[in-house]
Amino acid sequence: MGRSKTDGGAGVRERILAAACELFAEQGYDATSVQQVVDRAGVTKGGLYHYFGAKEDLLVEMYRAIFSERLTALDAILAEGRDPEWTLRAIIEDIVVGTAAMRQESAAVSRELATMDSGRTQRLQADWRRYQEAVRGLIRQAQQDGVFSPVASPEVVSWSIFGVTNSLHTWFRPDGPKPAETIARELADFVLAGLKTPS
Amino acid sequence: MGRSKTDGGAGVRERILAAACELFAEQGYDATSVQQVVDRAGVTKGGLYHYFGAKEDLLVEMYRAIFSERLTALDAILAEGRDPEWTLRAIIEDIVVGTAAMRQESAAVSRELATMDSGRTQRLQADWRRYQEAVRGLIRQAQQDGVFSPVASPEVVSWSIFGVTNSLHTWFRPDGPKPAETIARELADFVLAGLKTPS
DNA sequence: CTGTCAATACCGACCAGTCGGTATGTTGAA
DNA sequence: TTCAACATACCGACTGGTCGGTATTGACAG
Repeated sequence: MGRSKTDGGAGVRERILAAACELFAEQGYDATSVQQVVDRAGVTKGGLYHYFGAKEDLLVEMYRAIFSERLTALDAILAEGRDPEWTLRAIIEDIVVGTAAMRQESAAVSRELATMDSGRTQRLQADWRRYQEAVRGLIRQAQQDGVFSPVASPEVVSWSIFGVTNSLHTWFRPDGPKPAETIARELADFVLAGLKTPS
Repeated sequence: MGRSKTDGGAGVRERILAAACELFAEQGYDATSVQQVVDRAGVTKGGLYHYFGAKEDLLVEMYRAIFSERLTALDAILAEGRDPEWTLRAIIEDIVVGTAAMRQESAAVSRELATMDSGRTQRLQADWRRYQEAVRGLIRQAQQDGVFSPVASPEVVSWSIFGVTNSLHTWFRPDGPKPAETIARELADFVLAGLKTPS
């Protein structure tokens, strides 16, 4: 359904999204024209506006793709009910590996995050705040319990973590010497070393 | 010189730059039209193009304003010739406080950093790489000397630091409860705690 | 102090081209 | 015939940038 006999095997909608993702990541959202998107996707503007109501919907779709995955992963990790050290490590490794796996989407979205608040994205932004608040709450509680050192506030620690992932697309290369899993482990080691209580 | 008797006391060129800075930070570079800039600055397009050769020059100017300050500060810190712990702390505190003091410029520029590589900015980007390489080299040397723990690679540590400052504009509020100096000290404490060798 | 003359600073109308979006047409399957 | 799935042609708004013109200033001569 929805497949013509001449397309490359992928649905038209998916091709459009993939093309938009590449172009937004390369040039930015505003600098990319709808015409460029349809050219790369091998369709026409009529086709794009058949599947998407507006150019912005392409961005919203990428936004959702990124955060829905991270949020379900977060819930799964929290549901384990393990100790703070294990939990924070799992969150960091998931967000690094998950973000690295969607470099282009995250590059496209992270740049426009500040601008996007057009009603359509408020639900998604609320989810994102919930994610950050969960991390901060975890750190805060563990510091109160004496499990983590109070060397820095939960805000600064969480900003360190999310700052890395927000700018991950600028320095991570999938064909580089270090796979995402290694970087994820290093970052988790580093953060947890900073939070370790002197014994 | 260059001042009419009706302006607010600031030079026209500075007013244009300030207006562009605000608008780029709010809406992004591409989403901001030259017309919006001149409207907010209280001049006309002819006036803007009298002082700037192209719209892009406004961005380049902000780029330079940010990095020239950071680079001279870096050189001054390195010239002290102190131990790695003191040096890294000084660098972190300078970059946090300095970036916070130029929130809007850094918001405007950081978003477009990936796209800007039009010859005009190559010199500036080379300087920026030099900055990062200085930090990484400092960490690498200290780790080899056993002063810093090898818990994470110099790359990951430096990305943690620069990731925070690159996304600082999204969460730092100058009228918030925490002044930039406090955040700077917390971040330095946190990073150095992670790098401390177990004694 | 006054008159002259460039140079600088700035204005506002105006391009040619591009933008996101739409209205209408065509095609093949059911 | 009917409907989804696209293609094509096109629109009005707006874009970055240009250009001829003018108001203001400073230097210098007398």
